[in-house]
Amino acid sequence: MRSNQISTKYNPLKVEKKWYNYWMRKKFFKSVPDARQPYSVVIPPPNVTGVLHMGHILNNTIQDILVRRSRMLGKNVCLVPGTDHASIATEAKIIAKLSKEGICKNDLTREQFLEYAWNWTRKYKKIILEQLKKIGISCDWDRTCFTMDKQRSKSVIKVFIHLYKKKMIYRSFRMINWDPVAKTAISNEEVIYKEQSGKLYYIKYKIVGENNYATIATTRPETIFGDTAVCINPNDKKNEYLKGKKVVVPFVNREIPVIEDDYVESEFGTGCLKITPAHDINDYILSKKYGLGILNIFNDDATLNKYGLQYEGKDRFFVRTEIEKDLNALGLIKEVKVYKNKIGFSERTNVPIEPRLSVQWFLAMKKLAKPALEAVMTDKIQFHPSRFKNIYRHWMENIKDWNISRQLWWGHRIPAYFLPEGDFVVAETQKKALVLARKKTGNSGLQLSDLQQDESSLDTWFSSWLWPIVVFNGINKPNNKEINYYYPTSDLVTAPDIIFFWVARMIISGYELRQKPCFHNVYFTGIVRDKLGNKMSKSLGNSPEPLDLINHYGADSVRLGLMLSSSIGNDIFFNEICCEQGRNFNNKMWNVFRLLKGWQVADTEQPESSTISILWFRTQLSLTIRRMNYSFSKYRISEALMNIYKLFKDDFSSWYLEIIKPKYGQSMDRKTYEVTLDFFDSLLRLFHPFIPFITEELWQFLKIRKENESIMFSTIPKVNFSENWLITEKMEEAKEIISNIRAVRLKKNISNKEKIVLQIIGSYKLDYASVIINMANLSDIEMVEKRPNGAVFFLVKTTEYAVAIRRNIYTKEDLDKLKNTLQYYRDFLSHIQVKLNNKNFVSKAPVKIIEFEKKKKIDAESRIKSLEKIITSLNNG
RNA sequence: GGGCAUUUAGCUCAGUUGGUUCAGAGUAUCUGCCUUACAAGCAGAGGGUCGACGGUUCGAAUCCGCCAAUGCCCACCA
Repeated sequence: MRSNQISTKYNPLKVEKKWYNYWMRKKFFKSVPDARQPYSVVIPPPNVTGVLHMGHILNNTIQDILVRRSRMLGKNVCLVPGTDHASIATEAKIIAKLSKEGICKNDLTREQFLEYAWNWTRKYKKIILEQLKKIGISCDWDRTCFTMDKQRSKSVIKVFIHLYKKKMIYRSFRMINWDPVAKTAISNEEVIYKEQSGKLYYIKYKIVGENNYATIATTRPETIFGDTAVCINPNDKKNEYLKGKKVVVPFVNREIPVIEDDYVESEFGTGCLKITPAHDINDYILSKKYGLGILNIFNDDATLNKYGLQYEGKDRFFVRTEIEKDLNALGLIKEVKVYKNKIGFSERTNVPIEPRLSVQWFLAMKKLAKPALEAVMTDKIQFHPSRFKNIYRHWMENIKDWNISRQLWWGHRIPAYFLPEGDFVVAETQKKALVLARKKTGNSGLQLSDLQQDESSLDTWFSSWLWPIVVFNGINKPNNKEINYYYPTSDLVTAPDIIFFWVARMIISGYELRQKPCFHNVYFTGIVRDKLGNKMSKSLGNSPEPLDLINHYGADSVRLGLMLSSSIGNDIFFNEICCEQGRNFNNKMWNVFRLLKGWQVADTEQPESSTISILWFRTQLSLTIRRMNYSFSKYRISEALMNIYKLFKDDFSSWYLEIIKPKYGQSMDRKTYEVTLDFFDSLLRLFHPFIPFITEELWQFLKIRKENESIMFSTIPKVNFSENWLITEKMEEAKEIISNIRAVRLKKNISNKEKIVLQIIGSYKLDYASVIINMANLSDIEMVEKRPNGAVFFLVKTTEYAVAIRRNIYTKEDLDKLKNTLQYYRDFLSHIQVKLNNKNFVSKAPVKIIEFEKKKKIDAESRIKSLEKIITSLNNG
């Protein structure tokens, strides 16, 4: 193959498609338990709400890097893909879609709605899985799961029953967060608090039997219909006049008592608080404490019910503005202040949540949390970066019972069956429920039709929290070979915003259901943001379509670009330029391949410069492998990538290849050629986890490969213990000389093509002359007694040398520069001298450091001497 | 109100055990090159009181304290 017949531009699309198909066809991602060490990862199942965004690309790239590397380290890798039904989020999407078609959820039966939901799910599941494949992710696709497929659903119900039997799941009448748009309860974690600018209304309640008023301060005047008391602090002097009195609620004219409790802060507002037990958690607590009545004034869509009198059927916010007017008309508003407070919004529908009393299902968390907390605090499960431990601990130590029921249709229906008398039984199926019910009631005449299944569904996280177990069918068959082999899984890669929703609960379920951690490491990615720092999301429309990026740059380029700009735990500010950088790099790799393939090989002698650079590069390679191993052990993936990236671009391409490259028309010696191919092979293998496609392509064509061979199953190169530091040091010196000579060429307008002579004053032995001659395009290096005519001098370490050419290129500017350099070294020397004269330094610093300072001193002295000599010489010339 | 994190070149960020890769990378900028692998490239250059102040230390970008700005998490002040 002649190199010039291959395109100079790498075309990723064809290549990526070809190799992904090849890997799939050969079932290279497949994993079955065997004698090797397992390395299992479950991907965070994307929601079937829509297509993937940049966060998914980042997340899945990281996972794929980790698993591909582990595969190449000889482990039995199993990466399990799947999707999440995302109960509330998907249901909201479907309702939105239906409403566009003029269909209202209430017009449909549960079954009809679910049919829509399944169609939706099928559609997006397919798109999502295809997108994942485009990224190059090496999942065992035969294992693809869905949180609501048969096996998973069965597992979820089993777990529910298990926890119910242990009395950890219970049904209770409580104040919960109510989403009035989705018309469902949601958990505390689904409430997002945002600061809002609102008003604080000072409303006068007439004191019974007096011509005086109590003034209460509230942000929610529309709730006065639900007031059952007014509360003051018992030590509040200014409100003492209210003690033991009764006041009248405006409009309703209900008489309510004034009670006293420490909870009220005298300094806030008027120090007088209205108690609305049905719509505020604190008021509810007080009402229970003092035996006050509870009045629910809202319908489930947050319009007022009949207790709202003339406002019945009106929305809460509309009523708020109306009631302000109406109270004003009655002269009952003392004042209205602008007030900022935090209001809870529903994560999904983004409407203010309404605290509401309701019967829901809860999971008791305190006991469950204990082993899960301990596991993370003792690093049995390691968080990367570790600072997330604190966040986790705080949540776990203050954990509240989890409201797991939702008034939604799309999800796992709660397996509770109500009997005609209101009692209920919990069972896996309706048939089993009937058996239980007959037994419980003693009524053998009960029929299936007498049982009414709970209408609610389970929180979507109640299925995803079982993910690492259920993907291996560990609930239905707790002792199957797969779960015993793959569980605990190795790493979890996820975004920190679902640490409570998902990560913490998975750890909890892992200990409860399998008495083991569900994974060993958790890697928290950053959040992908746009240039302005906004989180990239579909709704904001600031996220590029990942497929467009992949089609434009290639998956390897997108992967590379993302990883180069994302350090662990930090948010990444995505800029498409990074994909360009990735593409450019891949193109470089492609061209290295073209170069290698274009060489003519002959049995000639190896040039000295090649011998040297091979030894040098071998050390650099080994050093890089060590650094990468270290970085990976700390999960610093970008750092690992940066190491190999620089090695490839700088050391390998710019130096090594340029040194060994034969001149035009000449052949390369076989020995160097073989070694170079091996180097390239190693580089490809080190790169493979990051950029799987191009590395496979080049690796396959670098040498003749066997049938069924793939770089996927080659090994990560090992550290070479014959690292040679002396060569590295000398090579660095040679590189510096070469760079200096190049700089002189540029400055003095000497063409790179023109061969020049390097002259060295004195008897200094220059190492690696052959490399310098080659790379700086010298015709010769000469040793001279004194300054050659018109040459410019530079210093490298203790060497003094000159670039001498036929023209006079010396100027006053050059001399000034040398003088400045001299001054720099004189200052430097005196600085070291002060340090060495410091008794404290000499007595306290380690010997090694003192020796180093002395060495620096000698070096500086030598440079000063040389510079003085050269400057004198120049002045005389 | 409590907690966590961030602040280093115009921009985006590395910098592990205090000294020996210590002030670094990518990108942008400027200069010169269409050099037989690559212009999606090569070579070279400029650019930073390491947020402020104080402390510990022989020695601080690094450790401690305090302050400032920014971001995130948690929390029932109506």
